[in-house]
Amino acid sequence: MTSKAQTVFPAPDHDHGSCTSSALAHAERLCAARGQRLTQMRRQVLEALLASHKPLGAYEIMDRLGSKRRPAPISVYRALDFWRENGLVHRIESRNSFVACVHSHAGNDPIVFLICEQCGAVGEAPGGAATDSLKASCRAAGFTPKSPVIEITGICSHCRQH
Amino acid sequence: MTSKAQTVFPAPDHDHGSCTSSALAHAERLCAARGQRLTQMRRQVLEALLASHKPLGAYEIMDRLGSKRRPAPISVYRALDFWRENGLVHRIESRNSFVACVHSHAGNDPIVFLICEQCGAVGEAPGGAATDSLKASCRAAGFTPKSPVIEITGICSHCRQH
DNA sequence: CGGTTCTTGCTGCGGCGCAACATCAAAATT
DNA sequence: AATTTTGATGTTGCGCCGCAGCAAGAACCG
Repeated sequence: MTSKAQTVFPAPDHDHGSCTSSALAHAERLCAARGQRLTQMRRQVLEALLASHKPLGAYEIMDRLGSKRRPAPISVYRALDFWRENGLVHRIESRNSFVACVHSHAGNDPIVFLICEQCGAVGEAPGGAATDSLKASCRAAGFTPKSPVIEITGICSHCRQH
Repeated sequence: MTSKAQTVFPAPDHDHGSCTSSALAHAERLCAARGQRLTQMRRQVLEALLASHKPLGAYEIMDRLGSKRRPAPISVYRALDFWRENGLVHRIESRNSFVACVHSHAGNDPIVFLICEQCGAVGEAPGGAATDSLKASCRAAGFTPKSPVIEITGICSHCRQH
């Protein structure tokens, strides 16, 4: 254990504030660099995801946008689309939910999601060698791959040690 | 190409009748062996999936159960659960849909779904070497995997050659 | 300032997925 | 054969998911 494990699954007692604010800073830089607007709505949606550190459904996010009155679902979806296009949020297909992403991913490399059945946390592991063998499988089938989605359910390190 | 490719993506002009009936025969044998009932409902749901050879949503399946009156969604879901538990139907997470499966999978080995964006067909490729490297990634993260879901979107061999 | 572009709000809708309960049929038991 | 037990289906109802289409407002640009 587990500097590696720590990277993939943040310890339950890690410094949440700093990891959130650094992610937000990253988002700000990225928007500035790409000339995109970091609006109130978008910021709040991202903050909600960062604060939970777990996948949230769109409607769950709605409920957590503390301020003012509850926005319409569509607003949340649009903000989520925005972040997904910019690579800061990923969709967990098998859960119909979304997670904030901290890493910077190389291009369209596949991302491996490790989803803990117990605590619901989601870690992102490097695709690494799996990428190559998957590409090989695709080639053998005459298939031209686009974006692979790899989601693995199981038990994370923190839940495992009770 | 392409005996291999043929296996993964059935050619558009393959003998559909025989592949359907052999899959049904397999289902019958399996139910008999396990002492489970192959009811009308279950048979019809499986037939609908086999006939389409593409992933279908639960409500789409409902509409294709020709006979009698349209069953309730829950009935279809129950039949789908039944087949999934028995390994004859898989759920495509990224599509909220289901496909009939012909292969026999070894235990809980991962299955790689190749989903064609154009024609909607779904092929199943062997996980092969990717399995090992994914397991390695899990181990490195202190994660105990259960059932990996791998879904890759792209263009299948038949659509590629126009 | 006026026009373009981007973002958000509003209304509405259809698919998805299942819980809870009642009913009915098949299988097992006496 | 009658009864009990088990399993499958039907019925009702509900909440979440995801977005289309349109209108209104805010930010940017010449």
